[in-house]
Amino acid sequence: MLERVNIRSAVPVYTQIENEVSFAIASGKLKPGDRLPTVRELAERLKTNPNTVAKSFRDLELRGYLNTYRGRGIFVDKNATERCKRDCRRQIIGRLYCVLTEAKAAGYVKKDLDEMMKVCLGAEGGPYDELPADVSKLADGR
Amino acid sequence: MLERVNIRSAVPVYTQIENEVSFAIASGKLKPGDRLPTVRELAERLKTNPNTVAKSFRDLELRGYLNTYRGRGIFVDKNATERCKRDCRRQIIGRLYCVLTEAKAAGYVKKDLDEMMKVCLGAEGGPYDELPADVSKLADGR
Amino acid sequence: MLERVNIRSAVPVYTQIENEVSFAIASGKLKPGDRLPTVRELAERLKTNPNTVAKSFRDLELRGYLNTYRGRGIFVDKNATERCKRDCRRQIIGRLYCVLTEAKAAGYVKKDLDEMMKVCLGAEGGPYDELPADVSKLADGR
Amino acid sequence: MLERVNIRSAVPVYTQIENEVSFAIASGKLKPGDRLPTVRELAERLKTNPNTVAKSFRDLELRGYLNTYRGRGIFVDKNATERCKRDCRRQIIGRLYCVLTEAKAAGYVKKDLDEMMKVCLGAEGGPYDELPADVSKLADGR
DNA sequence: GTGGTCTAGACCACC
DNA sequence: GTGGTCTAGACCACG
Repeated sequence: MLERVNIRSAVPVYTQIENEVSFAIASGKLKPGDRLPTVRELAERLKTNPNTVAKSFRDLELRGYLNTYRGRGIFVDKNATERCKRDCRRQIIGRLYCVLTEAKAAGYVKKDLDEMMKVCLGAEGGPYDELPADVSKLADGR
Repeated sequence: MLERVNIRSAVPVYTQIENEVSFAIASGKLKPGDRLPTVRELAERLKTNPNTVAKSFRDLELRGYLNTYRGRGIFVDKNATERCKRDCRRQIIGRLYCVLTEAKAAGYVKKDLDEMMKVCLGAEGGPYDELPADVSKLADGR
Repeated sequence: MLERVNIRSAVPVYTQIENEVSFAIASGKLKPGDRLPTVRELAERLKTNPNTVAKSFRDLELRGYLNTYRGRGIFVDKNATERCKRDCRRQIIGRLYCVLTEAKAAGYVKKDLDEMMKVCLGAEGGPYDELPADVSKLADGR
Repeated sequence: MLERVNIRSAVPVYTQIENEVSFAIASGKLKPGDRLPTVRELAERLKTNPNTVAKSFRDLELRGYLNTYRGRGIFVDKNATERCKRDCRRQIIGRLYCVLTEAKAAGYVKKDLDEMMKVCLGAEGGPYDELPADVSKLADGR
């Protein structure tokens, strides 16, 4: 987690970081009270600009997931887990809805969508025949 | 089709136009040999700038879906339908895969995803409780 | 000769027609005094706009290759062959020079160019492995 | 390299820029990882509009030669050299083939073509007697 | 300060 | 009347 960032993706780096952190909170990998890496440390690890990391943390604080304690560090908020879970679900449903709506516009019907979904869920770890070489350029994790 | 464009969306206008046209081709609403509206006419209809429409058409020509015949207009390529169908499927699968992968990262399992998908497919025409007010800001059909 | 025109080429239709006629004159297929097809007839044969054919003939007349005799038709000028030969040579050399100059800019040396030229000359009638599927889009017979 | 652009040429400015860049990549003057001048800087140097430069760079990115890193600049793609070399060769052969084919249509035989080629290759730096005054109007390096 | 997007409007080539 | 090219300049997202 937070090991790397895809600098070539269409998704802004700061958004990628925000997503990774909120998914980690929603899934319980990051628990209330946990301390996050420092901005500098994370920036170095991700080979990115400290300003970018700082912006991600600032946004997450605004969303109420993180709290900054000056001089001590940044911590996961006490009530983050539930709120984060709810927000993530909302976000995922929203994006699923968009993809499926466009798919319908392209003429696909429910049966096709079920089949495509199966294809995606089946592709457990790796790339799949029908996936573009560079999936990252498609990602729109906004 | 091609009746309006969402100027407030995060998705560039030219991308929205490109998507609408390719979906129309994939679904058969636009057939090989069909003539598209003129750049100026479409620009007026969508209340957008002719250059923006022109850029969409140029891009679609580069993708091989359209052909320009100087002084006469822009037409759907003879082989567009099959290629467009294949590309659309590829694109949809790619984006589905991204959403589902992130959902897994957020701790959701197959059962959850099936349920969320059902929610989305059920939301036939309109907005859904769990959908953000401005869905368009989430979509970025790239 | 003058059997068809490539409407998908980047070269304007009227230029294609002008080229075909001048090459025919230079090579002797069209001789001084020969009568050309009428504008209407040629337009129908080439499935193009009569205005386009008319413009080609007008241009060729300006270049001194053709003469119009009202009510009788359009004829190859008495001195066209020599002048046309000279002009064609000039044009071909000019375009060869352009291609070769750019090739040098791309890092190719004389030996490479000789080899490529051999490849092209060897490809007598048909398409060649290294030729793009639609050569016509490259043509720049201006 | 990239010092000037011929605004009077029939070749669109953005095409001239694209050609210069791809030739530089093919010949190794621009290497993978190299950073290109900024859009604004190049626009100023060439006395052209930033949008025009931007279009060239966008096109080259679509062709896979360049990558844009937001806020940092535009860089030569890791695998650009080989792909660019291959594409350039293809393009040059295509255009050579076109010129030579038309030359044959004008009645020239292999011997003539060899001689003309020699003329062109011999005209090392400057204009040649048989070259039109404004060569640029002939070139259309598409 | 980087590039991306869009607008507005001029001019040109082609049919 | 069709699209193509270019200019000028505003505004935004990103790092």
